[in-house]
Amino acid sequence: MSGKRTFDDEKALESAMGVFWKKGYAGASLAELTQSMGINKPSMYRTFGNKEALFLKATQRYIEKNAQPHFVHLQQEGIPLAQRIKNYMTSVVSDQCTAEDPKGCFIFLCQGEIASGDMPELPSNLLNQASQKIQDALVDIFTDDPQAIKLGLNTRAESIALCIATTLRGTASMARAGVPLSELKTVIEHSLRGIGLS
Amino acid sequence: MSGKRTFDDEKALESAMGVFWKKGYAGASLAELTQSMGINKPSMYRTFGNKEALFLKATQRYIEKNAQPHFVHLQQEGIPLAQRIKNYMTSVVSDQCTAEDPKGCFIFLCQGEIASGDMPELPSNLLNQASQKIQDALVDIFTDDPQAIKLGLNTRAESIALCIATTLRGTASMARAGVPLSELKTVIEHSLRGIGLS
DNA sequence: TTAAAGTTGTACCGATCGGTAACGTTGATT
DNA sequence: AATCAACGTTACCGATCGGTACAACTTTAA
Repeated sequence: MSGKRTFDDEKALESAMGVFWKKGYAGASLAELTQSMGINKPSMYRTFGNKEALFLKATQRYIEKNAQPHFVHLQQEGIPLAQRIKNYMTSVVSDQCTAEDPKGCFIFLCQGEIASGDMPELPSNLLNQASQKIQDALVDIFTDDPQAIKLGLNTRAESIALCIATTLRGTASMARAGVPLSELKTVIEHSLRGIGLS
Repeated sequence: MSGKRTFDDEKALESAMGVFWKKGYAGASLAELTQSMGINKPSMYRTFGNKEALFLKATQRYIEKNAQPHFVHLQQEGIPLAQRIKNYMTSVVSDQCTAEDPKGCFIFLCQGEIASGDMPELPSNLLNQASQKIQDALVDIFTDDPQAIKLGLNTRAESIALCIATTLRGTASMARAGVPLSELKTVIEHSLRGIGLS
């Protein structure tokens, strides 16, 4: 019945991530987490430490496997700036809408939980860093990209980055409320136009 | 020690609203709610029914006292359409940033909780209706307003309403994360530009 | 003066929360 | 073959969850 681990850590972590994505940090109970992971509580505590450590690892997994991959669209060679931004935003919003069950964005959702005061310090810092990294990546593009400089966008790179990040938070909220991708795509178009990229 | 009610229902409800605003529905405990309201549990249950009923009344109160008042900016006589929209959005975002403690938007925040499955049906419906009402008000403006028709915005009134609503959800999320009003005002400007209103 | 109605505070209910001790079992090491 | 570490299961811990029964007290009305 035992002796060697009978479950896959990575699969279990992915399942836990799904529960946190749906319920948030405080809202996800150990019972629901372990049931979704297919293991029992002692196994979870031995493998991951405790609820906070599990959430930290689930958050890191989300960042690496769900958030970071979108960044490649920003640096795609030989593609005009406007198209790169559009590809990035479309990629993000597609994921927000496609995510089978929870919908929305893990980072934005859980970051909203920080203000409640029930989120421990380490996860708070990680979530804040992650959302800041999204914005920083956009600032870098609009600061350094030759096309951005030619268009004069580099002089207000931070404003533009904030606009895009704000739009993506809005679409995450809309996606979680059930708005389909087709409608949110027009939001992206309007957002690009407001920046001066279409 | 008793005999006649020693607290103000309205004040108590406002306090409860503040707690729900900060913690969400499931995250707000009866202990914290009643402590903030300055009453004990039996008094709460006799006055408001139960947690769900209290949340319903707190939500209605938020809609009436915090959300609806912004609508007046949309129908202000003698003010150009673009300025009316800008006034409306600025008014909303100012509240999102000014709200002393929680920051963000009660409706958007709690509506995000519906997807977790822990929100009862009645509050879910009320929150969905409230957020829909915001969007409907915008659709009406862009459908009927003479200036909107002259600009041709009435042909895509729903898209534009969705853009504005999405932006306001984004700013609510940003405000809750600590972004100041001054920065979010530039987001409003870009959003208006994307619609074709500046 | 007295009974009824209404309010407050305390103390409690079963259920669930995050977390753990203890035990029997299994596989790898020596 | 013996040992030991890691595993899964059960059963439990104190604390807190939403919700309530009940007694003491105060007001109103009769």
